[in-house]
Amino acid sequence: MAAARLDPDQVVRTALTLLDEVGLEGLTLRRLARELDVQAPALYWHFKNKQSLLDEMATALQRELDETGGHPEPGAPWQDWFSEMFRHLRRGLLRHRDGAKVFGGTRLTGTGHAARQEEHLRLMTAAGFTPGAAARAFFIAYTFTMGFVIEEQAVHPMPGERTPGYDVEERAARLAPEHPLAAAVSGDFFGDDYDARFEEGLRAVVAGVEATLLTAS
Amino acid sequence: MAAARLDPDQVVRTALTLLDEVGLEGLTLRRLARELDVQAPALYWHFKNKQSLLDEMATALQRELDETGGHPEPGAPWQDWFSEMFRHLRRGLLRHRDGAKVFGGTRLTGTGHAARQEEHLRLMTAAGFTPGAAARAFFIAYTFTMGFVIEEQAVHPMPGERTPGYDVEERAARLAPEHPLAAAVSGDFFGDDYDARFEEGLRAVVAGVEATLLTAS
DNA sequence: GGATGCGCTTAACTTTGTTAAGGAGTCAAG
DNA sequence: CTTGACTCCTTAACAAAGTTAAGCGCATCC
Repeated sequence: MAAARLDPDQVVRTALTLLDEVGLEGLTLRRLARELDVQAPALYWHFKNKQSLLDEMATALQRELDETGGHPEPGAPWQDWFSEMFRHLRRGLLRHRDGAKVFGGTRLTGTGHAARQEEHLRLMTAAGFTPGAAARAFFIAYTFTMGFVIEEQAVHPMPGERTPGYDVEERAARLAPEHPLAAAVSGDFFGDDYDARFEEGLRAVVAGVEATLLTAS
Repeated sequence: MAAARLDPDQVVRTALTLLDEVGLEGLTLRRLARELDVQAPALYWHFKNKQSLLDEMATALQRELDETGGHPEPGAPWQDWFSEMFRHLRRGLLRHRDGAKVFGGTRLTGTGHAARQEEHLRLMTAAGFTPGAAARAFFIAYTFTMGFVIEEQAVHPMPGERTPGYDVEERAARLAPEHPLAAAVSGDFFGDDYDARFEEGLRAVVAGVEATLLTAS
């Protein structure tokens, strides 16, 4: 069996591609090794263990996000690029199956993130936030986005696919007699239009941050 | 070997207790069986597989939440009990190690939830929300809470314990020279006071929901 | 009192992450 | 040109996980 020299970067890229095919629970070291034309233990030469490979995958995803994220226009209102940051985050997570779980379960290694963060903090303070309030605002929008996408990917592993087992209309019909309101809003809870719901949620979070964190000391 | 007759409810309760000791990845069927004085395959008589056991655990957690959650006072402003709902959710998730992951990874089975939901929807519409807007408001606060607690439990597996590997001050010191703002807010991102941060986030979400969903059609 | 079937046991299989030991190639020193 | 060391992979193997197969004991009912 040919042994193509392994490049750690190539391994991580292949792992992310494989992730899209088989999902996080299908992403086994032997399967990944096969994809790379290599035996499984070879991976241990480059990675301490599977977790560190996952960490590298998350870091790669993060770098990808940093590189593709546009810079805020100097004159634009903070709400615009603040929102855009998290739209961008969501898009990035959605690019890979189980992206939110992979990204959320790992602690990032690099400090490449810091430069961009510094820029955002500066702009937020220019907009009237204290640095601490700005950071907490990011954290709030971050946790909202992560929670949202985790939920989203539980229902839609990949854009277009839909996890079986939850029929919105069937549920609504079952609830209707006794709980008419709950039945009526089934679609709002479990419906398919995640884009619109994310936009709406993001708008609420931004408005809330503005109302509670901008004026506070 | 004594074979104490298994009661599915007792199994689920034991599983939740064991979860607190060993965490989600330490929760193995053999370990659980040992706790119950039984061999592992015996569990398959009562549960289709491990996933269905986890589903039952999540359902039990949900039932526990429903039962302990107080009813809103009729006269109180909606913001009060809306907030309290998600405080209650967070407390419930925090009661068990990896509670958010267990709860988030499963689709709930019962419909016991519906009665309470119906009541909340009714009160929200009385406060001026459309049923759909109310449902989406719940969803927004729900995803925020789940994202928040997942992040929280990644750092604090159980109240009091702290996952090693992230030293806030060390990180701040490393960032300080080149990125003073990012260094200054390290504590706001990775600090320990999750209670206060959750309260702040929740306040923002509630304010945002009020601003964007209450007046909208 | 023998058959029925529930609820468990023991045994075993498959797949996982991971470690141990060794072998092919490269490259520099003597 | 040989020798050794170092790198990067191989094969072999182990332990622990979920899960399935087969069978034993014991209550219950005709």
